[in-house]
Amino acid sequence: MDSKVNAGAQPAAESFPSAGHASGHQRIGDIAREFGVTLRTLRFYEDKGLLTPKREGTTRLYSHRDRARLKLILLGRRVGFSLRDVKQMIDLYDPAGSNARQLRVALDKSEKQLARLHKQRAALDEAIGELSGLILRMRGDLADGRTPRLVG
Amino acid sequence: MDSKVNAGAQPAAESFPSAGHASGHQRIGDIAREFGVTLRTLRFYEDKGLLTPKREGTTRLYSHRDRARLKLILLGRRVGFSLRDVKQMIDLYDPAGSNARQLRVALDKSEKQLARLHKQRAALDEAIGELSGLILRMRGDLADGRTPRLVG
DNA sequence: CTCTATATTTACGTGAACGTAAAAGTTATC
DNA sequence: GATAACTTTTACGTTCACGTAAATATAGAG
Repeated sequence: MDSKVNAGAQPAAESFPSAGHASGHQRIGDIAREFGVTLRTLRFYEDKGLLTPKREGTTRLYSHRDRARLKLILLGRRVGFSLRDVKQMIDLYDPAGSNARQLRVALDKSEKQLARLHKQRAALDEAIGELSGLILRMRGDLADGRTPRLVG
Repeated sequence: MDSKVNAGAQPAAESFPSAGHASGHQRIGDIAREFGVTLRTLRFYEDKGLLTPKREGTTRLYSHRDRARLKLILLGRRVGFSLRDVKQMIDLYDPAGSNARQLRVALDKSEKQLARLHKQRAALDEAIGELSGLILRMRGDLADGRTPRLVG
């Protein structure tokens, strides 16, 4: 544990811990507040290769593009994609191509995910139906003074 | 791949490993097949205090009541209850009472679970709506030759 | 100088419901 | 007695997305 004194004393320009960093870069706390996630989550996403913020010494600095990525990640999570899926899609980005392939893969994955969601809804509806029936029966039993043990 | 020699009328001499045990008790393999669960699952439920089969030596023997319990457990799982919830309800059984309390607790838990299911469905519907919109946009983009990167 | 707020890394913990060997015992048929 | 078919216990592994310390560092405010 030792001399790891960060190279760096950077141009002592900005100073507030929470301030935007002039270049539009923000620190982890700012991003966390802005998107409603924890610091742990941001570091976790980075560890999984979903985000790659720059460093100023050891401090992470998030660019506009990092934010765009995070937005996409959270969108993916909302529609039920795993982080693995999200990463696979993001990783297809080619700054020198048309990214038609990325789009087709994303579309394909999305269609499959949509199918899964529909299946889930069907299962959920079945559960709701069965549970509703059970509730009606239990209410009736209680109202009638019947108390058939759930299990004997 | 049917059963083995397990056909026809009950052979006079009981002996097969999978045979009912005269007293109506069955071994773990029989129960597993009957309910479509694995041996691991049955032992797991037992470990969690949800099932308490008797023993003949070290071999588990499941009674009619164990089967009734298992049926209830699987019903609970279908409607989304955790094993912990199922156990709480089962544990309320009082062989000397009316079990009105057990029924009321089960009803209460069921109503709360139903509310959770409705919430889940709402979230699911939102996800489906959002993902459907995304898919439409992506299809349009591809059809028009546009390929806006997911993230730049 | 100390306090406060922020940041860093490392790394074990959580929850749910089992899966998956591994090593070994019993019965009963071939 | 070998093989098959079944059983037992112990116990680590899996999946997913983080939570939760713990120990440490930096910097401006009071």
